[in-house]
Amino acid sequence: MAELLGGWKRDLRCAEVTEKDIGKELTLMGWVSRVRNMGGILFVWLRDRSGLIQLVFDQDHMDEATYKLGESLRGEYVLAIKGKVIARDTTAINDKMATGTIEVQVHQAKLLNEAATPPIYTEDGMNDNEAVRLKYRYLDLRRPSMQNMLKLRSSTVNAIRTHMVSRGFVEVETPVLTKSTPEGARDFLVPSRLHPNEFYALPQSPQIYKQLLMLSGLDRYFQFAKCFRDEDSRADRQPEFTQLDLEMSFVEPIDVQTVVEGAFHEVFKAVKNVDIALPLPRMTWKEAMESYGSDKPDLRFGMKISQHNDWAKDCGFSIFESAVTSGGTVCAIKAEGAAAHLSRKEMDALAEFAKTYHVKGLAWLAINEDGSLRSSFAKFIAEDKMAAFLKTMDAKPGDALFLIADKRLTALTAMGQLRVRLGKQLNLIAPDLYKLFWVTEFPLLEWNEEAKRYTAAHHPFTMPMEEDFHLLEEHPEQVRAKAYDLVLNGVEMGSGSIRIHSSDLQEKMFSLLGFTHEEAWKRFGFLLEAFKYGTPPHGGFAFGLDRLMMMLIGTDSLRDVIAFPKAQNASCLMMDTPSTVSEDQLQMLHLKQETAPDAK
RNA sequence: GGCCCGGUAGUUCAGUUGGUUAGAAUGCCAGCCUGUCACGCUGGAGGUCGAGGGUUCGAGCCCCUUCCGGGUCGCCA
Repeated sequence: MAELLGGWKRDLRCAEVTEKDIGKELTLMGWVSRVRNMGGILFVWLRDRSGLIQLVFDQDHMDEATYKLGESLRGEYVLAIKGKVIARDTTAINDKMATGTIEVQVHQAKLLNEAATPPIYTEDGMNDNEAVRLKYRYLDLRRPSMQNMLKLRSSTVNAIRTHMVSRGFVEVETPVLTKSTPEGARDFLVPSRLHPNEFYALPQSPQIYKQLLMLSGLDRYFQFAKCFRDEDSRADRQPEFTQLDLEMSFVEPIDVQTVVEGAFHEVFKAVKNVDIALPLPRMTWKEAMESYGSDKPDLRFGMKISQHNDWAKDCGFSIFESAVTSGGTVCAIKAEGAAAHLSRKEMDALAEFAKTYHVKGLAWLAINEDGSLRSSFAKFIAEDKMAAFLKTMDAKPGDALFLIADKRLTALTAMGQLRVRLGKQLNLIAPDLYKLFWVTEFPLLEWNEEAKRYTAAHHPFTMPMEEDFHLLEEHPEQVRAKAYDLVLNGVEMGSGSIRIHSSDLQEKMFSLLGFTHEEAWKRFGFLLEAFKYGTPPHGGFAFGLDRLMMMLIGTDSLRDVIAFPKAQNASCLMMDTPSTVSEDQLQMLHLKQETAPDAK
């Protein structure tokens, strides 16, 4: 029987009551977390977003009806009480509770609402299946950890916004109903009612708008932008997500990076009380790929990749030799210490893992404590050759070596993945370490084998490095871009670039990407047209707020940092979206022919 | 589109070689208990073993199909 507030007004949130309030009469409201009925006296934990406080229902301090109400309380009932804050007896202090030294002697109570027995726990530490949690997300969000996450997310956004505004940035909202563009991810489309057979697209990013804002003379823009990509999900990839998007005029990469670093510094200071040393370190894309097999290396541990083509070209093992002669590489990493104890089965599992990244195999070698070798490939290699290799690797008893021979980038990438897996498996990653740095000088273009043409590695508006202009015609694949990624603990936090601001260069870029002059104008004409009217040099950046929250919270799943996330297949288990719509709606959107009255 | 893991009480899980009436914990309901704090004690209810088909004297367990959840490769400028 739900009661009305009836003039009652809440004084404080539950855990905002402190020892300073002892002796005061307070009105409190919240959800019943637990009831302990001792048969004559009741203890009730009342909860809200601030935390818990213990209420005492004692017959000596209330009328019979109020006590009866207390006895009827169940989990998640919504309760209002008036009572007196009292100190707990020294023997009754709960030091696991923030408000454990006090409690509230209840005098009056109102049951504001009853609650059905919840299908999931609203407490932390009780595990529920994630699908059930997502279906009842509104209850899942009652967990203290989820409430903390939402509060942390809010203060993170606040810290970033304050930083951006203080640096002279203007916040501008750009449209969500926008234009589908080729290149990039698959678009979510929105059919138009007023324009039969025409569609809006939801933005993958506000890229073009923010460049146009520079042209408009806004100088410094930012926005917390909702972005949408209709691609398959991962633990760290949702179909809709939030980016801090920014763009600046009259700048070089260092200017953009300084602003972004500053924002990260502010956030880590405000949220984690961690001081990130600025300026951040920088690493070229080439070095990242060669030393770590990744354009987003995890620098929290070592285990650098080395290449051994000179040694491998006549090592006697035909697989290694042919990899070298066919222009590939033989690369290796060394896992120090306990790695030699990995069992045959574990080695096989690592090999299977490596193969998912399209290499033909993984060669491994473990040095036992007595110096003897256990290996998948040593038998193919002469003793002195093997000794030379072990010396190069500075391998000691207890170490394990892993080798991959394949096409260069394929081998390095697979090795990079293996490195990260070993880092986790062998516990090489120190907790509470934040390795934040820039990866620079990305390639401008990537060869797309399927389409038989170059595609933009970053996006088609990225400025090539001046030093490489002369390569544009003859060796476009060697051209480096003024593009940079921000990487934190092996996760790409965001990326940015200086943009092309002349229509000549932009048209050239489109032609490198395989568009004819006519196609380029048809698809990006409004942009090429706009560029004619005095575009300043400009560049920017965007980073994923959700991924940043993942790092701050310390979780591997984006679903843990988004209030209402989508499941893996992009559905919402709570609202059951996407869903079918009525025939009328489809007809109005011209997605379905009206059924002729006589057609049956 | 491919590969891998999972689905048994409201919830989290166990379930042996295919064999009697499918178990535990927790939650829920009832009773007892005046200082608990994950209170305790006693009792009780609660199951289409994701769904469909097959093999078998007999299927939670084996086979096929399918649905749902998770991870991942491709994909993600």
